[in-house]
Amino acid sequence: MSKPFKTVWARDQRPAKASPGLSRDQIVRAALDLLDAEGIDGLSMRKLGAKLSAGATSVYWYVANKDELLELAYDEIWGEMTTPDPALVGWRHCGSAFAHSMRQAMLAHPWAASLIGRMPALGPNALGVTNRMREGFMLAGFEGLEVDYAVGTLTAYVFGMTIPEVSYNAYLEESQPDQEEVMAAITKAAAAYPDMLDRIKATHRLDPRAMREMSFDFGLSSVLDGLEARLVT
Amino acid sequence: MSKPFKTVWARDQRPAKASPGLSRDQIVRAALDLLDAEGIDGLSMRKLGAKLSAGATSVYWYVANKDELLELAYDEIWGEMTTPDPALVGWRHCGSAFAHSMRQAMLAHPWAASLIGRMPALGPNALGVTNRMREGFMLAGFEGLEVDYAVGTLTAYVFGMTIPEVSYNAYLEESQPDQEEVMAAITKAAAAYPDMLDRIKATHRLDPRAMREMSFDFGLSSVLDGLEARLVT
DNA sequence: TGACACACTCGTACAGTGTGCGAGAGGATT
DNA sequence: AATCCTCTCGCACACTGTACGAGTGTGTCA
Repeated sequence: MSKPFKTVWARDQRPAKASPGLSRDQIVRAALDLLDAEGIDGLSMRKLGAKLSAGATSVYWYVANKDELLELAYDEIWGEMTTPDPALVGWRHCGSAFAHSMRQAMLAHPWAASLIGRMPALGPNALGVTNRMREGFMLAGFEGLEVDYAVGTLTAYVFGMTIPEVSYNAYLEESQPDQEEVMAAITKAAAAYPDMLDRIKATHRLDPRAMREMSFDFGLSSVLDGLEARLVT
Repeated sequence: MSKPFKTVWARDQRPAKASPGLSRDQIVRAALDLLDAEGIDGLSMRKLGAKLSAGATSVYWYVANKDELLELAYDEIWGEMTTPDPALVGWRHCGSAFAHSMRQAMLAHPWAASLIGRMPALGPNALGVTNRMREGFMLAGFEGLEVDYAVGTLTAYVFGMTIPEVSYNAYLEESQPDQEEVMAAITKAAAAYPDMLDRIKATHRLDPRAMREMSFDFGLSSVLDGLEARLVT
């Protein structure tokens, strides 16, 4: 009845002879190239094989299935996040730096945003980042379960905020919609809520990039303040 | 160069003659059935056609493509969220009720969690909920852009927290993994972080359901406190 | 009554997907 | 020389979303 726990990180790697053609590293790099260039749908096993000048199914010797490959690629992105030592910079700065770098990583690799939260983050990079955050919150004064709750709250905020941003960017890029039409559609849909509509129209001319950043910082400050409030009791 | 803004809510519906066989409502209901029963991968146009005792491609008369159908189904889920009138219960209670009901809706319809944030929420139900939240935060004392920032912060937290929960549940259900093996895998992966590992092992025997709820409430209180802190200046 | 238009249905086809299987190549070991 | 292990890959299967166009039934107007 009970099946095995399937994740790359649980299996020990293939013996890894002296690179007879393909290798796991090489495959992951190629996959990252494809993902960055063409997005999550741009990665197919056939294309990957072609990029490596290999047969489509050769990859399956090094990786159990496509999901495992994605786990591997995903963890590379966690490696791009920066978590300064909280003992040096303080827990707030550490959390803030993590949040911003996580957002940046997702914006730089939109495909990773579609994996986050949906895929176990048990790779070495992900664990390292998580551990750093735990250190930070322990230093802040959290104890026991609350350390993990705090980490969870912060990361939940970051990618809850970032996922929609990334997919909106993706949408804008793939099908550049006519701005007039977008406004017309929104006007029609939200006709019943004039105040909301006013706000949307008012912000419509502002720089969307700066807007998003302000919005992110507003929420981030709130979350950090809220966590800090949990300490003073 | 610029393409049209594609969303169901921008198009006007089909004339809708007196139900000659199929109808959009009927289709959406059938789609919801399939989604609830088999998840996001369980919905294919062929299966949907079969469920309606119709040809696979007949649905395309009522709906431009699968994405539109999902938008329609998605908005139904927003209809399940409850947002009590903030004028009666106060903004904090309103936000809290929204957060809990959003989480419940996602847990009840896991497929919807995989759409959230990725799909424009411009349906009538989604807009209604958003508007209610805006009312709440305006009543709290937020002004201008900050109203929207506050709404964004709260919803980001909720689904940042809920998405991983839902996908972990889905994983548990589809492939009941051996608990011993899971722990073995985690032990191996996190061997370098003994403190983290201790925590995981310690919480391993607790009721996961209750744990998740506590974690959610911890973060929710933090976020609400953090937002409240933005007001007192 | 005949002609035309419209609303709708659906079979077929196309271009893709992940991956199981099994045959085979090439090098190392016995 | 025989055997084994590592690795490659062509083929096939069961799917996917959806474009296209032919066909059906009903309503309207001359």
